Amino acid sequence: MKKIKETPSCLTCSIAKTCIFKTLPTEELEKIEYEKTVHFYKKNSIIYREGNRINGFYCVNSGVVKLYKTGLEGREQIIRFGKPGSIIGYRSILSGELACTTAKTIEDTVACFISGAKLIEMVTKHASFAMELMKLTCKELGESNKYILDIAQKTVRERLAEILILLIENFGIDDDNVLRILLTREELANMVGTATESVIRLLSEFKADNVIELKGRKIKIMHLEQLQKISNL
Amino acid sequence: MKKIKETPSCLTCSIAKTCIFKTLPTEELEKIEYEKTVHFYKKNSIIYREGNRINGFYCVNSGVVKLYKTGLEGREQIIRFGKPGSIIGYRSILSGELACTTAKTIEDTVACFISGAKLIEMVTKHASFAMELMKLTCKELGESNKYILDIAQKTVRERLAEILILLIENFGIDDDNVLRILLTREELANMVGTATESVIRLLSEFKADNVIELKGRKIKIMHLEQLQKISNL
DNA sequence: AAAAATAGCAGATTTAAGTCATTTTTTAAT
DNA sequence: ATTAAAAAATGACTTAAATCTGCTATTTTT
Repeated sequence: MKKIKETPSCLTCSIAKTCIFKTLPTEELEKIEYEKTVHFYKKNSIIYREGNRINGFYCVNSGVVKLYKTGLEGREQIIRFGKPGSIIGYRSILSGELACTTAKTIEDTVACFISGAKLIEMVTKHASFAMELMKLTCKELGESNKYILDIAQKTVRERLAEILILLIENFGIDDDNVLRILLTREELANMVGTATESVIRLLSEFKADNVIELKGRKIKIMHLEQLQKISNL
Repeated sequence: MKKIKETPSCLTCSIAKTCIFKTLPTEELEKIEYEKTVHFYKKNSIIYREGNRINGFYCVNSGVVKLYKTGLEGREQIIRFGKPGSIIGYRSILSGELACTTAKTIEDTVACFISGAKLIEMVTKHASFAMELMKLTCKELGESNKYILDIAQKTVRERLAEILILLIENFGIDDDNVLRILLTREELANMVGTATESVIRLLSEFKADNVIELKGRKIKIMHLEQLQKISNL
């Protein structure tokens, strides 16, 4: 099942309700369409690195990107994911800082690059866009703050259950209740903020308790309410 | 040393360079001046609670406010502080969510309340204000993400040292190198995300190593570079 | 200034979770 | 399909940090 590399159009792409550009008038979208550059990334490619000065942001068209910070011993801490419709790298543009995360694809990904100047122009020209962008940022901030509480006060077991729930909310499950994203145990550990071995052990426990089923990287959700109970949400 | 309760003026107050209103034209400031309501809070007063729907935000004029989330067993996790010039409660206005933290004064505090409608009006009317607000939000987001990494990967010892450094950067030290904010050990623990006893023990260790000196809640910084070394920053 | 309440401190014990080492399984590449 | 490489699983051991307890010193309130 090979996919053809097709340049996405802003006009069709922006139909998605989740997209930040939804309030922009068509003529503005056409300008973006003209100005943007489309990039094709293979799995495990780095889009930008923590500490880079990036002069624009990316809108993910297809694929999945993990955004992570790197700790002292090189251990990754995954902050969030970018999926189709997400924008990434915008924070550093707006704050005037360097990128605070590394963006790495975990699937083949297509992302459109739009310059920081254009972003600022859109914020300035279209108040509704500015509002949408703020809403997005403030939601992210709320999520980050929530996670600070969790990581500070919850057990690894509770956090792992919560992360699984967040992944379900974010990526969904298929007809067979299998999570629609494949992550390594290490990546899960890097989200939870724990050791890979701990994730492996806990997933096995969840499986033993019939909360989930495991087949390679596929995680099948057997009892969501049980997961919620464990997560102490 | 009693202070007279004096209604602050936006025009003098906004002189501070850190203030979000710095780019607004005088006539807009005058309107805010007219519309705002000034509130006087005693120490340990709650301005708003996590989960509240607040229909405006507060600009701290004097005093200090701690913003915290409450965990399962009622343990507080301090997310940040509001000090003169800071705005608090704006996140939930912009994201359209409920307040994600509780705001409680830790000193007698004066704060000005401005309606959410006014905030949105300012964002819509003044692009430069929108940019400033985004910059602020994005900086906060960067800080929160940084703290997720720290709390996930650093030891309590490292985090405590880092928190002390952050407090120095935020509140400064006086001529005698004493930190210009007084926090209980419990509040420090609620920032670090650890048990009060651990903070007590570690502060004692820092003192034994001549990094700091303690007198009640006063923390005197003896060797900042040593603290930085411990924090692994 | 005295009393009551709260905060700070230290030792002993427990425990959750990390680390290390080894084997088995899965995934990716030729 | 076969092999190589990476990831997953499991067991043994270690350790950082939490909890519990009792005691002392500071704040705060009256």
